[in-house]
Amino acid sequence: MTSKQTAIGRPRGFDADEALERAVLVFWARGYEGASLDDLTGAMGITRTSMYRAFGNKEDLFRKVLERYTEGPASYFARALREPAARAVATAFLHGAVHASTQPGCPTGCLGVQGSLAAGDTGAQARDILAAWREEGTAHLRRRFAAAVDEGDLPPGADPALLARFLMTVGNGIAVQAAGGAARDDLLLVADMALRTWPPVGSAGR
Amino acid sequence: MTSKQTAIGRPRGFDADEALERAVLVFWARGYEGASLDDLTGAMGITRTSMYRAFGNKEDLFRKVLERYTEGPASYFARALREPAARAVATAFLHGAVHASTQPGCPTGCLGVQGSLAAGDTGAQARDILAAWREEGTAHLRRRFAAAVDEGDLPPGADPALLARFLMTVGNGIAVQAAGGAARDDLLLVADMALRTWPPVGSAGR
DNA sequence: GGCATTCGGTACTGACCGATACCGAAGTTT
DNA sequence: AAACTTCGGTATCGGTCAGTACCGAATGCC
Repeated sequence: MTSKQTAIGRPRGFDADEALERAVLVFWARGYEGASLDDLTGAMGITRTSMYRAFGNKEDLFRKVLERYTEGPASYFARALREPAARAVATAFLHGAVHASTQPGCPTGCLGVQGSLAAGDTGAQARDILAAWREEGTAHLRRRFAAAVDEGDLPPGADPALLARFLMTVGNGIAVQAAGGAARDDLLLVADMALRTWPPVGSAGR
Repeated sequence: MTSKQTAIGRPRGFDADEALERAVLVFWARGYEGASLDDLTGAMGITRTSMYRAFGNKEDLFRKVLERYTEGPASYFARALREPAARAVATAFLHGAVHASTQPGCPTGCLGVQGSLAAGDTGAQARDILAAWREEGTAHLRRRFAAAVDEGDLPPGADPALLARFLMTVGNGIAVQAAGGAARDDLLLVADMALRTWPPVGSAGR
């Protein structure tokens, strides 16, 4: 319906993937509500008509932008999960968050945080999508740390849910700090300070 | 010009302080750009005309709302700074952030974070105001910890700037988590885990 | 070549945005 | 009571929002 059909009719005159990458930067910098269709289509180099035909509507575009962001600027997250040891997972996650949130040439902060945190009616759905995105990330970390407990990589009393939420909280805070202009080096020190809670003590004695 | 003049003419028919408190909740829940004047005046119980006469314009209202928020829901911050020991300051700050971000009857999260994190042209000024507000908070913490080093309350090698930024980062992360629906008890555990970096080791050996 | 289909572009829709001009009414001062 | 000031309310301002109808042009299939 939208694209990948048998090639009938005039072919699209722009690269949809490249246009999507441009849209990522606009939503990232201005947020869902703050990014107008003129902002988006202007950066994408296409007209409103082409955008609607290729991506649906603004909300659909935002979903696809989030997917692209996950596979691109936020790909450090999936890589962190594949680290062999729990502490390496934590380190790669926080260092990756600092790196991605302070990348030159990209907006500061994290699309998954500042895309839509508090919003009116028009941004409510984007807000919920991002909250679910962050919660999904937390769940990935939790499962990774639960596996680490099973493997003996973490002490038996360690709480995977707490460890996951702690790391995601620090990661979110790093994104807010970066959005406010914090320097990469300062945030790396913050990340290292958070990692001083590692290895976690067992919660059995609580 | 706006209010506190010699009482000439018809007196104002509403309580400006109460109206301001209602406006706090609207900006808090919907963000600067997401809060329309109809949303605001509807919750404040006044007309557009009365709002403009009493508060200036939307941006002026937002500044006054932020002041009110600082003295009200965020007053835990000033109280934390007055704790006698550095560790008590850190604990009161993070626990207060959790409490304020998950207060029943109030929007979740922190106005100073979700009020305007990424925005378009109309919300850019509010975004900068909030970034400065957070940075001011960090500076307060830094000065407090610098004094603690002088008093011998913190080790001589402790880095007040790093400690302040670390705590503000965790506090901001707590606000994002709360905005996403995280439970108060879970966030209290996160705060306590962050406090396990206390007392800070000196950075002299680095 | 003829037909079907999709292309990119222009112009427009109704709705909403923040802000203001104007109004009669209500209150204070003299 | 007269003069003056500010009140709350209505109606409206130009501008922008997301979304769409319609256009001629360009391309692939038969």
